[in-house]
Amino acid sequence: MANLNKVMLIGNLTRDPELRYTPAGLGVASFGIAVNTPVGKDEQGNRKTETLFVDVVAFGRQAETIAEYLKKGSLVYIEGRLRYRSWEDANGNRRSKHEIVLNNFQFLSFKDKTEAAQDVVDVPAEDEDIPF
Amino acid sequence: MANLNKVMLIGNLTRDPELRYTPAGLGVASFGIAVNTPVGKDEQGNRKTETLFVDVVAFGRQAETIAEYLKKGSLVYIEGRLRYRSWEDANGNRRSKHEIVLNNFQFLSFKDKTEAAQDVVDVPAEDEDIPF
Amino acid sequence: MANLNKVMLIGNLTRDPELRYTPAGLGVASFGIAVNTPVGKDEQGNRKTETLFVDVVAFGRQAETIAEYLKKGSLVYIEGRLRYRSWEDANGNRRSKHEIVLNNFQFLSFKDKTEAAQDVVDVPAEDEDIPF
Amino acid sequence: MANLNKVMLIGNLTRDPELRYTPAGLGVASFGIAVNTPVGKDEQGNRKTETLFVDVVAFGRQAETIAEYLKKGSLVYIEGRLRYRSWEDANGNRRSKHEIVLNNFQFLSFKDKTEAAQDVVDVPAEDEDIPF
DNA sequence: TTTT
DNA sequence: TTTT
Repeated sequence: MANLNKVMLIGNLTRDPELRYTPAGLGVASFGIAVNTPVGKDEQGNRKTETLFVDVVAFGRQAETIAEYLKKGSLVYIEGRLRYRSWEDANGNRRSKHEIVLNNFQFLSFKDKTEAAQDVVDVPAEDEDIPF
Repeated sequence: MANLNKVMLIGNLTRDPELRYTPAGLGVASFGIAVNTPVGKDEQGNRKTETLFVDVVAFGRQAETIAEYLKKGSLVYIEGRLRYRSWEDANGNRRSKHEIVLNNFQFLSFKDKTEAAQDVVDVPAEDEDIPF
Repeated sequence: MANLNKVMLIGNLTRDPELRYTPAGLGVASFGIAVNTPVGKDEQGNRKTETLFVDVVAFGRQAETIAEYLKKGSLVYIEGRLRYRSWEDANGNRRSKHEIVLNNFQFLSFKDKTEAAQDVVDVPAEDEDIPF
Repeated sequence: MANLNKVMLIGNLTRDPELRYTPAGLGVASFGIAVNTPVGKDEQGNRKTETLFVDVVAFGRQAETIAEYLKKGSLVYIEGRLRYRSWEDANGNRRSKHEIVLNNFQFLSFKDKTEAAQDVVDVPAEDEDIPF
């Protein structure tokens, strides 16, 4: 049965990516992004903007590339799937959240603007084979 | 500046749509959907499935069509944007959630399977006002 | 039955948009866009780029807005469906082509860079008639 | 710079996939798909359908899986990028065409309906690393 | 918890 | 709070 789950965003990192490793040595990068959408005008005719904040998680080589080249404020294109996780926190409270599991991305700005940096990073993301 | 925010899902309604109206008479439909994604296998080789639960909100004529023709269990294609809302609840607690604001949709199953029903409903969604 | 047909592109106009009207008074804008994609490296390690050229057709208010604000070279985000048309040309030859029928777009650059221009044009596209 | 080129289709194969191999041993599968889109009604109120025909090319393991499990008529979800190629044919005529370069796909019907078949094939497509 |  |  069809089970499409696709999210595509362009936005700015709200914090520096955080890179950690699983016991098995798989890189996991987490960061937040903010996506601004114009949503018409209010009664006074002022433009309104809606801002989406959402967390993104990336794995493997993509995680490492992101940690190396992106930082708070970077503009990025993100493609992935929306995930919903629920868990019990330290106080025994039921918690849950939505986040994006990254499949593909594209840098739209860089930590620093040198061409050298760009040379290194805009290689196609290849580690699509991470199964989660 | 680019501000892409696009979500595409195929899933089943987790509850009947709820239709209400704004003071200005605009229809607003809310429902939940569940999207199942195969995510590889566990250690024993059993297939694993991840299920996304997310709420969807639709407006205007789309809201009314959805309330009329979809119900719990219906399979539907959803296109929209991801939105993050935060508010203060009745107890003064800060709350927030992610949800989908619907732009387009397509019925993939129907309340009942008569062709008549299909005849009525697969009219192009509201925003496809281009006549061809 | 599901019948998804969705195309999303970011590229530059290859020529000024051409605006004409149907007998019924509906605006129709045509233009071409070029989309560059990095596709790895050649044997000498030089980066390779693949360029997609494709025609786009827009209707109604979107056609008029595009004709007014976009020109050759403009960077634009395009969303629509892929269409395949075949016809007989003046010499009786069977001809056919693929093109994009526009649903939504977003200016990523402007005819001139004044804020005033931007003020006018980044109104939501025609089919986003839901006010929030 | 942003260079989005994304196509998502659901349609039926118009012919059996053809599998060949490059000198380097890379599998290449070609097939056509037809995508039906409802496009409103004609003057007599009859529903109109537009059919997109487009060729798709897949590489590597995906090519082999497609050749094994899909055939003429199969329903499939296709994700990839639009490509435009031009070449000179045997008669020295300039020719060109648009086609989809596959990135991801999902079977929506099968050569035969046994669960066993489904068991084999709905593994996530992993060979995303083919650079063209 | 938030970016431009 | 959850669908197939």
